[in-house]
Amino acid sequence: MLELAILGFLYDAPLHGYELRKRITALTGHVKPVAESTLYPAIKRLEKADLLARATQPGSVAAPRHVLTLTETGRNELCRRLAEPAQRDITDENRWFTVLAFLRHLDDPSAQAAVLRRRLAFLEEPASFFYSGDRPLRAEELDDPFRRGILTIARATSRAELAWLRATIDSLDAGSP
Amino acid sequence: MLELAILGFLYDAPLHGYELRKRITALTGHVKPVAESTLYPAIKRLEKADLLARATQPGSVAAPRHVLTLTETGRNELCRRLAEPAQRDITDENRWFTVLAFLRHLDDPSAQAAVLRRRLAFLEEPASFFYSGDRPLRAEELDDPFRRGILTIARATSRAELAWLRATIDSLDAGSP
DNA sequence: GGAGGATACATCGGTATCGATGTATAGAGG
DNA sequence: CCTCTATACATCGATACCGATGTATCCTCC
Repeated sequence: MLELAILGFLYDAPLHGYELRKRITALTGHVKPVAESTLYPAIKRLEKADLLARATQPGSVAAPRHVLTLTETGRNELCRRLAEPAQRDITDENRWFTVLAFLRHLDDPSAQAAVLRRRLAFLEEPASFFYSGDRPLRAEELDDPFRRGILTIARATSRAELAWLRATIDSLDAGSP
Repeated sequence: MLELAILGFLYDAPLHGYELRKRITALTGHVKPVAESTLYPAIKRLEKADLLARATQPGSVAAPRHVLTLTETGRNELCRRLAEPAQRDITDENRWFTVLAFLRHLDDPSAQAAVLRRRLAFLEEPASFFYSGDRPLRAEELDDPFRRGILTIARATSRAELAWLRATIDSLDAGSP
């Protein structure tokens, strides 16, 4: 996830680690903060895998900046991860939002639509947080007000997202018939 | 998170690991699956910390079941974690839903309301995923349809949750004036 | 001129989690 | 009879992440 965000931000422009951190914090930080000690090792991993290159730029301010640039391999890898996200990236909202944030970098509208369809399929299958046997329970069937809250909120999210997904898939299909 | 779920389920009734796993999978598994190799070490951790006790029940089916029971310490610890969740548990929806799923185990309505108020405060502060300088951007200001989607969905969730939070806090306050 | 904060990177220990794999038994189905 | 699946637990190595801490510079404000 973090790696996807790094690759995604660097796709637009070369950045140094600190700036990257600020952007990632703005994107997902209010929900799930990222520690510096997570970011820098992640950058190293990606560098080691040759997905990004580091150019030391000394003197400008304080400690010497390491300006990070996406390599050709890195750009391909980003597209691959966007086009073929793991199932986790589809189901977990945190991860899914990160995919969405960079999905525009896939240049093929039908590939974008395919990713949205996977999320659509996930949201369309009947699922709940609570079951009676195998049957998903509805909010109204629960005594516990807090568990009812979970279902109420999840349902609202699901409705809004389904509407958005269907509309966006339609317009992507219309754009490239 | 996982630990909270384990403690929460055991609060109701003693269970063995496998049953625990099925319940956790039902609760959060469609969004974020839990591997067995994560669950069993977690159980061991909790046992080592004396939060739960294990009673081997041989012969019933297949491998001998280890029936897990919450200790007095474990029950207190669950309540402590529910009453004083980490900030992460408030901001991250996955974690927050787990807190909500077991919040009924706090017997004090005003303590329950206090937890809901923390979430309320988090949702009320202006935040976005995208900024222009320091100003949070609205969905309408974005070109990227996918990023617009993120904001659209987040806004719908936020609205539904705010309404539910306010109503529930009111009714908790009314119940214990 | 000195304190404090922002910038910018880094390391280290600890731990949570995952994926793969293993071991056993019971029951269903062919 | 044999295979497959479900039940039930366990280990192991790899890795991702966190929290604490460290280093160094520059700028601002008092």
